[in-house]
Amino acid sequence: MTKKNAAAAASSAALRQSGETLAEVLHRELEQAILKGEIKPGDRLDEHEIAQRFGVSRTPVREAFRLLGANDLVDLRSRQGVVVRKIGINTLLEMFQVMAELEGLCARLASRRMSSTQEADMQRVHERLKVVATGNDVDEFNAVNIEFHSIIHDAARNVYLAEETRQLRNRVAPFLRRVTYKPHRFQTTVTEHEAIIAAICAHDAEKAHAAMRLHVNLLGDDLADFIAAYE
Amino acid sequence: MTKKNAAAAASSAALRQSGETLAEVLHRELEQAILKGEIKPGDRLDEHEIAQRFGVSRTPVREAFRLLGANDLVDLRSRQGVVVRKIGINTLLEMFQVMAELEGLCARLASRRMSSTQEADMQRVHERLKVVATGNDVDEFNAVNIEFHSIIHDAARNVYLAEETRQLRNRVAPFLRRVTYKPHRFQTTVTEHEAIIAAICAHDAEKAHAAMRLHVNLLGDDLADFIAAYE
DNA sequence: GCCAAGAATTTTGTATGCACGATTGACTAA
DNA sequence: TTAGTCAATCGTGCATACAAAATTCTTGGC
Repeated sequence: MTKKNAAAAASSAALRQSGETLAEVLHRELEQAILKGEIKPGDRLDEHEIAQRFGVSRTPVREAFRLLGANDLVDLRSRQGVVVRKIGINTLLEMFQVMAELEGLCARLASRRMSSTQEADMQRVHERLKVVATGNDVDEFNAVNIEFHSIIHDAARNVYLAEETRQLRNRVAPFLRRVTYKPHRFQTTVTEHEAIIAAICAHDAEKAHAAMRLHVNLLGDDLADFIAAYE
Repeated sequence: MTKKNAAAAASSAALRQSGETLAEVLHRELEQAILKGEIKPGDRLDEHEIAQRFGVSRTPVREAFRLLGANDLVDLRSRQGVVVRKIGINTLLEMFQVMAELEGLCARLASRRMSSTQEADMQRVHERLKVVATGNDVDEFNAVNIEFHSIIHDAARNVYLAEETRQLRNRVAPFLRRVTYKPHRFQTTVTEHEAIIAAICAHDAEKAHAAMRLHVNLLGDDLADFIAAYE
């Protein structure tokens, strides 16, 4: 318990927002680390090491692990530690099938419920996406892409659906990241988005549903091809 | 620490299966209690009391709480205890909308992938459902009904989808239970199931999808009516 | 009698220590 | 040399103790 720990404690305290427990802070931080790929699927999380790194005891670390586990980000193997979940290609495809359906439902609802303000936002974000699609910055492209989809999630005006869809996107995100998008993917996405936008703005529910499902399924196919090539 | 605790400790130890942690046991037991309605939405869970009841310390109880929270069965209010989640009618309707989509996807996939063995099972379970539908036993009806849907979930051959759908069903289950089904609901369900079975056996994916969506949505409507009448 | 402030109590959050199970490595025997 | 077993070590699971926050109760003033 010397200088090193004091510094670590300070860092974890700094991350803590008012009224938050340490377990919640750790949950957030670890989740981000996993989503950003700093901790990779298959990695083992050591209670002791993480506790030391953040300058806290093992108790809040354990509780954070349980939270991560319930979100299916890690596997809790009793008495054998926790490992960041490694999703097989089959499960990944299954997840895409579900995500296509959920995103499709979002699009269908959005086509009926989107406000004119949201419609304008959507157009604006799309313009930005077109710009970044000409570049090579994967992170930036992802960020704007997520922004685009978030607008549709919100426009569906179904909080539960939006949250579930968002969570599913998070779960596949670490794997999408590892697929360093080929440049053509950027352009394809833009084109697919345009079909979705057209259908939503025309308030054509079925067409919006179909366009979104296609979009997600195509992405899933690309990912599958990529992974299949490597394993 | 007297006779009472010794008895409680014995009971919790008895519930434990090999290789399971206490937190997991508590998670299971509490989940069941919530799903069965023994603990009602809005109820507050006291760490100390539950620890004493099961004859364990607060540590595994807290971990079980986190697990429940991640499944959205309880609300974890930092420093203010956990309460069994009280779902508003709006959220409930939102959940039904999502469930209709997921169950619909199950039906669609099942219509293409169901084995002849599963088809026979489905028919057999349906016959049993017809029998219990003539009675008044809500619990038995629910059990057979879940069995029916489980066959379709499995037949979809998408493990992730099956698990998500099952989980969603669990989350709405406590509220469905409180709707002491009117007898006519039994019969309506049987009729709706027959439409689903027909579509699946005919391998008509779109019809199966539509029939299942309708089935779930009608149930949601009934539930909404019931709740609206009470609140 | 009511409201407010503060003290006491209750309850959650965190740390630490001990115990048990799992994993690993060494040593023995075939 | 290899397979198997036992011991040592490492890490997780659980309990207890302590700290901090929230709630409740009490008391004093108006």
